[in-house]
Amino acid sequence: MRSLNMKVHQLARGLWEHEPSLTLGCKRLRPLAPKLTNGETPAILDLKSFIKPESSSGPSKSDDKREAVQVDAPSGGTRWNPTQEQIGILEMLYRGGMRTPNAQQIEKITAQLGKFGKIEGKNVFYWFQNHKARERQKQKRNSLGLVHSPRTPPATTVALDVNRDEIEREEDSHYKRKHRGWAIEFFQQDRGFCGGGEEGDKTLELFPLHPEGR
Amino acid sequence: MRSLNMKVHQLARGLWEHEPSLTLGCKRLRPLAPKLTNGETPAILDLKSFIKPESSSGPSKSDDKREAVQVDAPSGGTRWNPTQEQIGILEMLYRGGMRTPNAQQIEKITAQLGKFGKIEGKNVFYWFQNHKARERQKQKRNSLGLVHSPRTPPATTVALDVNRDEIEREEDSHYKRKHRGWAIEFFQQDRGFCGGGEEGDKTLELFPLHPEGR
DNA sequence: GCAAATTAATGATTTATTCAAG
DNA sequence: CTTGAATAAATCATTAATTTGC
Repeated sequence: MRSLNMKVHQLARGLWEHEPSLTLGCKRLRPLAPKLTNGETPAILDLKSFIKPESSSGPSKSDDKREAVQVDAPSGGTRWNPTQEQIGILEMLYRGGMRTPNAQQIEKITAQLGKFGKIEGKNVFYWFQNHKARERQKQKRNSLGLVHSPRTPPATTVALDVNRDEIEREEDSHYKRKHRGWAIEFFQQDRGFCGGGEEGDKTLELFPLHPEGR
Repeated sequence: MRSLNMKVHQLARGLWEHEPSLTLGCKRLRPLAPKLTNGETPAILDLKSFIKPESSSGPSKSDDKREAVQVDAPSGGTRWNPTQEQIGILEMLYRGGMRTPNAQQIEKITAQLGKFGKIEGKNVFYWFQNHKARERQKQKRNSLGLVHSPRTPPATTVALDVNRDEIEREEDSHYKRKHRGWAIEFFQQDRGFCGGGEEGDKTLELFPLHPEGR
C-alpha cells in the first residue's frame, strides 16, 4: 500500500559539496561496543566525487535525457534473448540437477553458451533463478489445484500420488542452503570479466544436496 | 533456540553420469530437441566436464576427505569484517541518500574503502542491501510498537522525532524500482581449499576490470 | 581476571515478488 | 502471456560482545 512514488532524494548532494568536519566515529555503535581498530583519522574521502548521482533534480525535459552513465551501449538490444540451443543446454543442466551454479560453473556455462549467441554470466544466473522459481510455483499450483478440486473421482488415487512424487522431488525443498560461495558482480552490462582467474580445475562439487530440515 | 552448530557435510553425488531419463516413464519430455539451426555440429559441449564432479570411478587413492575446514586465511578468511572507518563511510553514504549503488558506484566505494581494510565489491553491495532492509524493518517495528503501546512517556519526544526524521525517509517506499543496470558477478571467494600449503597470498586483487581477456 | 557458553548483530545466500520487454 | 531482470523479504551462518562460572 502506498506506492507514493515521489522523487524525494537528492538531498545528498549538498552534503558532500562542503563536507564539513564530518563527525565520524561517534555514533552507530557496533554490536555492543566499539571495535576501535585504530584511531587513525582517515584522510577523508573523495567519495563525493562519485556519489553525485544522476542529479535528477533536473529540470530537464523528457526529451533530453541523455543518460550519460557511460553505459547503455545499447548494442544488441536490451535483454538477453536466448537461442534454442542455449535454452536446450540450460534445461538439460537443470534437469540434470543443477540448481544454483556457483561462480565457476556460471562462468563456464556462459562460455559454452556464448558459442551460440551473445550471453552474459548474469543471464545464466537469472535463468536458473527464474526457472527454479517458476518450476516450483507451477508445481505448487498443480499440486494445489489437484487437491483443491478433487473433481476427479479418486479411482486412480495412485496416479495422484505418483504424480506428486514423480515431479522431481529431488533436492529442491525449501531453503536448504549450503552456502556455496557466490558473489555479485557489477560492471555494467557490457563485457569485461572480472574473473579472479585462479581456476585450475578444482573438481568443483555440485549440489550440496541433503535434506535435513531444521 | 539452541544452535546445535554441527558441521554436516554432504558430498556431491554423481548423478550426472547418466541421462536423467531413466525409467521414469514418459513424463519428462524435453521441451524441444536442441534443434540445430544448421548442419553445424556443435561439438557437444563439455559441460559435463565441469558439471560432473570428477568421475569417481577409480579413486586409486582413498578419497581423503580433507575437508580443509576453512582454515581461514588469517587475514580475511571468511567474511568481511568492516572497520570503523568503513562503516562510518558507508553510513554516511547511506544517510546521504544512497540506497542501491550501481556498478560504478560500488566499484568506487570499494576502492575507497579498500584503503581501510580488505573489502570486496560484494561486501558493499550486501551492506547496502542489509542495511536498507534492516533500517526498514526496525522502523516498521518502531512504528508499530509506538502505535500499539503508547505507553512510552515521550519525555524526549523531540529527540525521537528528530532522529526519525533524520533517518532518511527518502524514497524508500515500496518497490519503486528504477531499474538501474546491475549485474551479478561471480568471481570466486572460493573457500579455503588449500589443504596445507601456505595460503596463496592472494592479497586481494581488485578487479582490474579488464575487458574480455583471459 | 580469563575462557567457555549465550546472546545480539550482521554478513552472505536463497526465495518470493514485482516490473517490464517482446 | 511468457519470461528476463531487479528488488525485497526470509533466513542461514559466523563473528563480536556479554554474560556466566570458575
